[in-house]
Amino acid sequence: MARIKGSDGRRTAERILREALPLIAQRGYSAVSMRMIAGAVGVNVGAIYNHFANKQQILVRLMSDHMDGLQGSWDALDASDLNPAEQLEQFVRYHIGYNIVRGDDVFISFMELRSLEPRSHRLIEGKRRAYEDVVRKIIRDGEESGIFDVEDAHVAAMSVLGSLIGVNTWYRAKGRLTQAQIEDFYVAMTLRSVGYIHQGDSDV
Amino acid sequence: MARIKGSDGRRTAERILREALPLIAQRGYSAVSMRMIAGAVGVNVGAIYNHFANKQQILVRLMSDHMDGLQGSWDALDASDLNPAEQLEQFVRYHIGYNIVRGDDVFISFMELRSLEPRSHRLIEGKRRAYEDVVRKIIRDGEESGIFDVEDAHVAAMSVLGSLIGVNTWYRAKGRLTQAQIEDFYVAMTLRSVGYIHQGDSDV
DNA sequence: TAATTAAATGAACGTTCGTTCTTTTAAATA
DNA sequence: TATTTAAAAGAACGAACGTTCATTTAATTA
Repeated sequence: MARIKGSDGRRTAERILREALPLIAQRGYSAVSMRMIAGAVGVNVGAIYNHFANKQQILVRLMSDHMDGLQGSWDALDASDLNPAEQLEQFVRYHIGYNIVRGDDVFISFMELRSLEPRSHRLIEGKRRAYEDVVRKIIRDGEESGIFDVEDAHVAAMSVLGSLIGVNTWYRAKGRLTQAQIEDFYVAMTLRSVGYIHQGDSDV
Repeated sequence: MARIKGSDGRRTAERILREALPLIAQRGYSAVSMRMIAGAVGVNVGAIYNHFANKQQILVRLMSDHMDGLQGSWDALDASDLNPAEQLEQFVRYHIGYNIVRGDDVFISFMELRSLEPRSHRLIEGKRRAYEDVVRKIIRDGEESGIFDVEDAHVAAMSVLGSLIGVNTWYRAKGRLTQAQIEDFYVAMTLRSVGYIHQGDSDV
């Protein structure tokens, strides 16, 4: 047999990405073979090469699409009218929500940078740095306007991001806490960690 | 040729572990072949099997030894006489120090759990949980004695550990900051994040 | 000193890997 | 409708994989 009735190149490419995502997130890029991906899609190995030049390109697309989506939907929220504390709160909620819904993407983009060849590595690294800049900028703005008090904005940003990325290593949908609770807790901890003082509130 | 003059089983086993460590940390377990490890040690592939039953056992030893060392040298510090805030400070400094000196071990134990078969997975997972318990206990103690104020001790512990583990993704020895500075910054941020209030200090 | 054990080599095992190629059939285009 | 292009199958490629094995030599033990 050969071309299947109703087959469509664009849809098949999407299915390949969709099936490759959880496989790579769970086993790691090197441990996932093209045959595993093909099997999950329900297609022959060779067919994948009609849609991706090689295995590496699947990973690049996964990571690149994810970073674009992460940055893009943050930009779309347009937090520019909020003050830095509100911006940081919104960012924490946004990132946790993204972590929970798209945990596999987040994990891969964090973990598999090392699996990329230099060109692709620079591409994704650049997108990641741009995303980190979001947090750095919020913290710097908060410092300058005097509502945050941190020792070093860069270290603070890395610490905040680290703690957030960790969420999807322990979060389980059926766990003790709801997403809203987790968001609330992280918002509170994060704001405290950057030395935010509630105005007109001497309690904390 | 065969057995080499001066060769010693225990020393060769150690060399295998020592060389496998950075390889696996940089490329990931699945991407490192037994031939690569053998090449780094300067030995034939087959010789490895005189010291390890299979590839998986190398990873298990790396992770197990690391977790034992991490826990053991923390226990040896014996922070039990300190108050929770001092304990948490000591823990942050200890963990960052460990991260910087033994970044590869920390990274592997965090990343390659998924590469372990069920039995080994449970073994390492148990050790990791015990280590997480250190932080949970400190935070709970601080809560009970009223010097910390967190929403949820478990979430707080995960957040603290996540931020600390992140250090070795961005720390570079030749970077802008010294280890002591990084420790200081993290101590300050961490203590603030758990709602610690300096006694007799109304400033922060 | 003789016999045994330990630690290495180097070749070989069957399997799986990423990738390519030819062929077949469906869909799109002229 | 005839032709071209797209998308699949399936076989095949050489290379690399983890592992085993016979063999050789050094170190240890009897």
